Amino acid sequence: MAGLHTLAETERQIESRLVHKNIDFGAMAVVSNLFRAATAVRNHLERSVLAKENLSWTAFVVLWVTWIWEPIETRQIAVEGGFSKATLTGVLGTLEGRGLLTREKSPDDGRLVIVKMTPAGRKLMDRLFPEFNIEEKFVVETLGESAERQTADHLREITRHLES
Amino acid sequence: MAGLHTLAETERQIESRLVHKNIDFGAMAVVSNLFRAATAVRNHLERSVLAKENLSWTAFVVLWVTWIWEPIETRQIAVEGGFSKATLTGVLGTLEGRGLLTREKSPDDGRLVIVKMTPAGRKLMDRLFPEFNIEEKFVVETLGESAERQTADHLREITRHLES
DNA sequence: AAAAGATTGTTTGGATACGAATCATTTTTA
DNA sequence: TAAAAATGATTCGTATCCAAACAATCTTTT
Repeated sequence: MAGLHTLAETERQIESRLVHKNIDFGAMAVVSNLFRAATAVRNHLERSVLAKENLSWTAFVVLWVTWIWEPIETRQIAVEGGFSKATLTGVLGTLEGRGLLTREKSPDDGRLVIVKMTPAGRKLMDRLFPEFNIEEKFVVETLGESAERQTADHLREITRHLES
Repeated sequence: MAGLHTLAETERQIESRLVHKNIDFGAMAVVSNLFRAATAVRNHLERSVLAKENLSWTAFVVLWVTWIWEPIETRQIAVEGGFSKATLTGVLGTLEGRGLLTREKSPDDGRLVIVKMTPAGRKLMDRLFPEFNIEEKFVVETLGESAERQTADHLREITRHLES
């Protein structure tokens, strides 16, 4: 955290750069703190849980979505996970190669691919997800209960607004 | 947004996968909504402002930090922007090649590199940052004023907690 | 039923990002 | 002051990700 300027300092600098312009610093603060927080949380979860299992962030999300919803079509994994089909193809290949899940063609529609966990994959997630959730708890532990709920609600509202 | 399961549906599924385990769904909701929102906001800003200028997200952050704080040492740009020195070296090369900023050795310490905007870079940011801020305003427009402030505060607190 | 169009997963090519190793410079140690 | 340690930027190898083009399959049109 050392070396980072405070919001107040940044605002003062911006004002000196942008004379007579009308900047919404509240909106700016939400966006910049959103990215700082996302980076910090992702780093924390990668280091505390994922690194030792040799899983990338995306690989974990794929495993998680599959674990929850299997059997599941790949196109749906991409939507739930928020990444492209191209990315998914690569990650699924890796995870299939490690014996954590399987791919099979849909009998109903030859274009679709159905993904299922293997017993090894299920075993991994039975162990890993509780660990992951413990760290999620750590992430929000200094927020109160109502702040926690508000934060989730407001973030959900931002996503809803942008995707509608 | 089509095809996404609601949080309630996801919780129901998770409970059926994880019997007798003790999952904190509130913490889970904060983390998952944090990433959904960050992705949605980044996509929106890239498409509405950055794409037409042929700027990547990271390139814009580098320009922004430099614009605010110039002259600035590269190591500080990396800290403020939240990416590695290696990434920064590449992006700085690109932006220098496009004539938007300059690099020069520090006269005081030969290891340091000082970055400054060129007039072209300054002109670009004079135009671009107000556009960017208009879209930041759009991102949070459905939040009320107090929700906006709370969200920024809570996100800042999460980052502070993880980086302390 | 044949042709045209739409949908889906994969391949390809390129951009981006990072960690580790390296090189140059400065600071500390002895 | 000479050697060792520390610091900072760059290079290199590797992993990740995406858009666009493509092939396979299904749906709609005529």
